[in-house]
Amino acid sequence: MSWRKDQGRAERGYHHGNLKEALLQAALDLISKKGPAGFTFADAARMAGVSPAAPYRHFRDRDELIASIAQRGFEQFESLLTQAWDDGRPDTVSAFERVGKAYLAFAREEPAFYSAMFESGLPVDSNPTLMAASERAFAIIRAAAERLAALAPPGTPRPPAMMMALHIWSMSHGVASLFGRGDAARRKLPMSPEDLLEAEVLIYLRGLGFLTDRRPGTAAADEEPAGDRSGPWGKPK
Amino acid sequence: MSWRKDQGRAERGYHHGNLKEALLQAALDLISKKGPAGFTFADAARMAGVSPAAPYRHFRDRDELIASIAQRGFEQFESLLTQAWDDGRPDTVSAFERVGKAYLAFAREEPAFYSAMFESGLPVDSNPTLMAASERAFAIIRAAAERLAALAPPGTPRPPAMMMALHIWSMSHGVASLFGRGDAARRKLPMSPEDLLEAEVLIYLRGLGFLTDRRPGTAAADEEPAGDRSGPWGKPK
DNA sequence: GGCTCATGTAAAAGCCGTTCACATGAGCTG
DNA sequence: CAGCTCATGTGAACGGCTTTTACATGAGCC
Repeated sequence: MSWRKDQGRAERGYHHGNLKEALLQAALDLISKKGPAGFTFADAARMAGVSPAAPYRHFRDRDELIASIAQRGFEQFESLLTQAWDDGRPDTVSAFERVGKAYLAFAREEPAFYSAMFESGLPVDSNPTLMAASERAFAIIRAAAERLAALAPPGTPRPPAMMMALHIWSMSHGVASLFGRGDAARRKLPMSPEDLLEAEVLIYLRGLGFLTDRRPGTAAADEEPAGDRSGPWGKPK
Repeated sequence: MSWRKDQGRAERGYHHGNLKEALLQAALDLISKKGPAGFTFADAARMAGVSPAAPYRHFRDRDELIASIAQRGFEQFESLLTQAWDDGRPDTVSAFERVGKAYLAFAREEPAFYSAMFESGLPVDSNPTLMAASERAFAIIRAAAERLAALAPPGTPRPPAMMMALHIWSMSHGVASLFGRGDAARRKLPMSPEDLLEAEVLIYLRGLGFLTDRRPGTAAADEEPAGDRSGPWGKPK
């Protein structure tokens, strides 16, 4: 497949050459501009310069296009989370927080993907490959939670790693859904979503017995120094 | 065309009599069945037994109908949260948890309202009365957080009450969005959303220094006995 | 050159949202 | 009761969207 359609606007004839990709790109543009509901199949076709029927050669219907985008979104998401987790370096706790922030960054910087993945209303469980991609992404969070659970200080009740992972996921998702969208700017906040989530995760981790600041009386030792932060909301009075 | 609408009602003629209410009801039905995207204005009109143009006498357009539903949703939501909070009785911490559960219960039992409120994609800030209703509901959570902050044990760093309220909101919303929907059953969970959220909130509260179990070594005193629970995930090993 | 099949088009059916001119009749006024 | 008025409902129409169907094109292969 060597379409001579290299950027240089070689006028395409009857065949587009790379319509599927062009449609996915167009859909991404449109979704990020008008939301997954406002996006129309016909618009994407128009943007790609083909007739409204052409997309049906590449996607069974509109939903399948959105599912394809969600699929890609989960793949990029997984890659981003993997990178953020960085196998727990330099220390488990801070890597864990980084994962939460990566979640927010994704929601903010890739609103189209995020919408397709979480807000398009398409049933995740009806599409096995989509569900698998979703689970691969979640597996990163789960793996991080396993590591965290392994070094939780003794003497503190703690939930199974799976539950911890779900907790982190729900916090991240809650903050991202309510406050973390770049374009829509739905609700006003007296702080950044990042700070909000960071504080939330830190308090949660402290509830599990992890050292997240250095105040006397809450002493415990992480495997490595976790810095000198005392929480993003300032000192207690 | 004189099918009288409901229960043994006298023959309705040209005028419906209570179309606005009938449309809201029909829309609720349809949204809970097919989601806010699948709901159509024409369907609601059909269900109410009027022509497709009739709804425009009561709502400027489709979005305004959805906004009306969201509005009502926030009002019911506020009422439910108020009831759950019960002014902090019998003790602040358990009342606080009850609020989280009420959030979940609402998402599960009123999926149509919940969808209209949070998943319909309509801009909250464009409608002042809608935003006001939303803020009134959030004010309940905020008030609860204020009370909680007032009796947080000293010696523990803690965020402003507003931030605590946002934390609780994001946890509840995250769990509800990801796992808490009754009809759609999007994702499988090894536990109930209620248990998941309860554990999450308890760990968070412990991170703030609140007594949420009676294990030695984490002693602190709430204003009142908080029961003998050791956390919903069982004993630590 | 000629075949074949993936990939495009045009046309059409059926739906929806929305608007507009018009019809109806409920409630008021006298 | 007669008559007026206005909120409320109707029917028809426009444009746009999704999806299907029959047909056109041309790229790759013998």
